[in-house]
Amino acid sequence: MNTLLDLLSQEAGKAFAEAGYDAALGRVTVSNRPDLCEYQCNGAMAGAKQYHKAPIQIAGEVAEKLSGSAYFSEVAAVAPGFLNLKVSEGALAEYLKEVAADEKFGTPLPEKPLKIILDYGGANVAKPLHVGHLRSAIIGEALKRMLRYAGHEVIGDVHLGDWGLQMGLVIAAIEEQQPELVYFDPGFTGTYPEEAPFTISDLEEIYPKASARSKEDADFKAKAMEATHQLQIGNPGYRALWDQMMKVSLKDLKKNYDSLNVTFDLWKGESSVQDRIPAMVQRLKDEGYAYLSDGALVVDVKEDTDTKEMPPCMILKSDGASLYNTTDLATMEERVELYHPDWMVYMTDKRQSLYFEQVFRCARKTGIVPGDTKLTFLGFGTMNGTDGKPFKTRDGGVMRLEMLIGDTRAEMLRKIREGRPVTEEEAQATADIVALAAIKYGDLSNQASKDYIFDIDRFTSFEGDTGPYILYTVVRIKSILAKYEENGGRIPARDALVPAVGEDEKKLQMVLSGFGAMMAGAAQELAPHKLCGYLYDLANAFNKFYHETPILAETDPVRREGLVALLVLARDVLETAVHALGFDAPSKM
RNA sequence: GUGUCCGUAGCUCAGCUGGAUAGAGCAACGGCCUUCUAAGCCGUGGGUCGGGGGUUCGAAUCCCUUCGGGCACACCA
Repeated sequence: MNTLLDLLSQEAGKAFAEAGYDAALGRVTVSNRPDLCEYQCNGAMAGAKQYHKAPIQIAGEVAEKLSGSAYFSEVAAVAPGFLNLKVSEGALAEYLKEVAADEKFGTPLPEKPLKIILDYGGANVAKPLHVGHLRSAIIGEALKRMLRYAGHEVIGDVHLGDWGLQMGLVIAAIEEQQPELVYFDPGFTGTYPEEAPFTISDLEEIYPKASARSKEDADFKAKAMEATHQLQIGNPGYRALWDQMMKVSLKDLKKNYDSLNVTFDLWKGESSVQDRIPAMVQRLKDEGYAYLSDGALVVDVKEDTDTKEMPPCMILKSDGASLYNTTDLATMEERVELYHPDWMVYMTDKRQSLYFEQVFRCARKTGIVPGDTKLTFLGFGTMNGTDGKPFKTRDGGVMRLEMLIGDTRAEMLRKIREGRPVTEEEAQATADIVALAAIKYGDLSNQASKDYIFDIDRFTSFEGDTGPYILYTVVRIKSILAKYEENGGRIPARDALVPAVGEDEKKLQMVLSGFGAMMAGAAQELAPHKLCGYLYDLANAFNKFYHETPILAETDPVRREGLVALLVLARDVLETAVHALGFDAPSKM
């Protein structure tokens, strides 16, 4: 459906046209001077030059045409040429009834939904998730949900790091420790065992040790590289062992992502496209895109307009092995073939920005990705500690994600126990929900591309622009509604909404009426922080309204029902936004 | 060196497709609970938007320049 700003703009545009000016000048925006007006239109100033008239004169003429409008209760032309507008309570309530009845609360849907592939997560097999994976998971999940809500079709792919030297290192280490395993018997012809010879904890211990050792021990590194090669050419024992690593790792990864409310449609990875690499490389050679440079196979991706150095995109290393670029290009090829996406979005650390520019250019140049498929790299900043430096454990190591969540949950639990009296069971359950909201909101309320400071005390606070504050607001609404029903009240129909009487009530209605436009914009711009900003505004508007307006004590039954209907809408919009960000609201806290 | 991002209140951040007096939160100080969750609400103080120039009727926002910081610059991912 149309946004309120669209309707108001149309109305103002009509007035501009009637006065003899371009209707496009009638664009109405939310006022930046709420003390003066609710909405404003700056079209008179924009059109002054074009029509060789003083802006205030244009504004005056338009204001006169607009004075009879049912949409506005006040229209004023103000120097130097602002049109200051107030929406009429009746029109606002009518619009809000439509919002309340709309499945998407007024979100304008695209004429044609886009098919979007969202590449986020980026977990590695045989390695634990650490805080570096947190942002990708949180922001990616929020974007997936927001884009879906905004009417698009989104396929989320975790795109695992499940191939290459990291796997060879683990295989080589296991072979050394347990050479007796059947996986290493070249003459073995039976069925490989169902049970894995290691647990996830074993794997997580093996990898870092093997990785460190390969840097000092050349023999071991050679073994690992050979194992990598054997794996790639299909050594059956290695493949069977790799299958076991995948099985054990995926189970653990899913558990971890589940605890974050993060899910993926595809669990593909670098290994998924190995089969198509030879043909892709051959084509790039045949068609003259790829050439040898210092022994490596590369595609030149410089452009005439470049003012910077642009290294070529490497397709194969000088030893002939594939690398990250190769699997990424092959993955793009596969995605285009299987899904014909309109848009592919990559979410990784922003340090990979140059890398993705090279790959995107290469994909375009070589026709792997058609020209009308949009490619976006969304790089996120580093998560820093309160000292402003990259987040570390107390002893300086990389912090595991589980640890971070555990710490946050413990802090949340402490605060909940300190607060209202609750049973231990309730406290535990609430802490789970609120801690996740604290972490996610703390991350998402910052612009994704910027570095941000993870401050557990601030994020878990119930005061200020935090997840807990947002959830508390939802809980307050739920609490009144519960009491209303306990007292025999029935939740009214959506169109029971009534025109606002007080200022705070009108303000709440205005904020609610802006949900759809905000949601569509935040999704399109891939900007969860805008959704957070809205959520905070809405929570503030509600809390102020709540403080000023008795609801259950309202004696006029029509108005009381109207207020309850407003509460229901506020709750639903808040919860919709919370879900779109990837967390939930409890019913009590 | 080249490129890129950032610099807004003591701290953490919004605002950046140009609009009126630059906004929040935290911290500090002061008010409001016999009444729907005070984990709330209201108020006070706090700023040469890093500096300088330019474009414009109008610049935190656009352009140039300069200082300070982060990051990246082919055989890792």
